[in-house]
Amino acid sequence: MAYNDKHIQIIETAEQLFAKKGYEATTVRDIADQAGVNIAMISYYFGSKEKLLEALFNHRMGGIKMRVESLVKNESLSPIHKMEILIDEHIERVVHNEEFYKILLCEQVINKNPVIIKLVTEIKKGNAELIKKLIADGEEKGVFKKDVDVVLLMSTMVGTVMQVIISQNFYRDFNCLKKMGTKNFEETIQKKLSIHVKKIFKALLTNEG
Amino acid sequence: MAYNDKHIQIIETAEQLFAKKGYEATTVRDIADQAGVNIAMISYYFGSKEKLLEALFNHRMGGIKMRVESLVKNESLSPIHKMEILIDEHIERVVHNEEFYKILLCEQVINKNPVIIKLVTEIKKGNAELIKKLIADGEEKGVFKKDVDVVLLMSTMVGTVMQVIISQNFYRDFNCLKKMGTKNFEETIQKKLSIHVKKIFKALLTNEG
DNA sequence: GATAAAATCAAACATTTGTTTAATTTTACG
DNA sequence: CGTAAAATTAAACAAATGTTTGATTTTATC
Repeated sequence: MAYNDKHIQIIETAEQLFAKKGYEATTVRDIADQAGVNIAMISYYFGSKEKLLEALFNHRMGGIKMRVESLVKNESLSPIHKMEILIDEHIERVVHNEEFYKILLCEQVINKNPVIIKLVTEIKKGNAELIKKLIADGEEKGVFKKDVDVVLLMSTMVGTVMQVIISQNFYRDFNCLKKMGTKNFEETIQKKLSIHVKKIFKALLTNEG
Repeated sequence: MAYNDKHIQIIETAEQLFAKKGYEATTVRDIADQAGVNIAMISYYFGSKEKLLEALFNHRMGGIKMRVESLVKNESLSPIHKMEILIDEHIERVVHNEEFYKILLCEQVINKNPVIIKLVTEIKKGNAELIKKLIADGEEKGVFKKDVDVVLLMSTMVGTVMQVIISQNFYRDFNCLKKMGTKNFEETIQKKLSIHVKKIFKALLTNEG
């Protein structure tokens, strides 16, 4: 299904509210009001509130699989370099789509909507297979260890980044960064996360001395 | 406030349902039915659905702070050993209170209920301070690095464990462990997580060769 | 065993929910 | 311009929500 500007406007308004209040606590009246459209438009355009949520997931997760695929299959990059780009692109995606990734997290916890479960599982499986191949390639070239647990590795990346995002206020507070501007802090956290996750991956993947 | 058996029964029934369907999607009728009590008992005992959620948090988070405190302040353990116990106890807690930690995760994302925010933030801050001291102690003794980012370190532990918990079906599927029994799988994942997180902590905290 | 407090119950309460309807306006196009 | 399709609207819809009520039963204490 192709979305026009008004579709996108409703989807992204819903995204803001779902992230802020949760899917169930957000009413179609909330969404319609904030998007400046009539309540009936949501059913008219998407069919239902739930299908609007599904439309959001399709809107945001459309390109991810292909991006990872083209990166891993790129012949001109070393396995280590690929892994680093993978990390940085993931961090970038989450930091710049914080709201969507919060919704994604909660939907994975609830694990109820079959359309969303299928979409998410498919992408996770695709990515895990690609990264498994990437690690196997690195192993052949002697730069990566044998017997790496791919899911544990990815869980650490995804989990760490997500945990930092949902507790960023605490991070600011604990490290006395309350005064720092949002944009500035966002950059800081992104750089720190990049170094941190890469350090972990190096320890888990390579035989460094 | 002291809870009697019936209080606990309602709280733990609510816990199951909140974890499974989410707080908002769970109705007080759901809870009352499954707990085998009249609907009115929830308001009668707790005041409201929201205060029941708060009661759940008090019920489950009551002892955590003290446990971490007594561990860190134990004089007969080395910093490294303390850190390992910290990791294992955290994993144990999450694995055996999966449902509560799912609710906790979602509540942190929504970040709406002030009572819960305060409770969680207080415990996080207390633990982070204690662990900061533990790391400083280890640094003095020459076993831990300088300038460790405590919040990033804890985010990796908490985030990794949580991510594995919420995607354990995927983990099973991807590693062809579908046939393994629940109890068996739980033990396996717990051991794997323990080794995995300890390896990460070693890389982030020590100057290993 | 009397009495007061606590617990339990079915029923009712007012709101709010997502969705639909039916009428009206806008848009696209020959 | 004319007209059919698409978009938009206010209103209505039934169902479900958390909470309260007021009566009844159980429990505990003297």
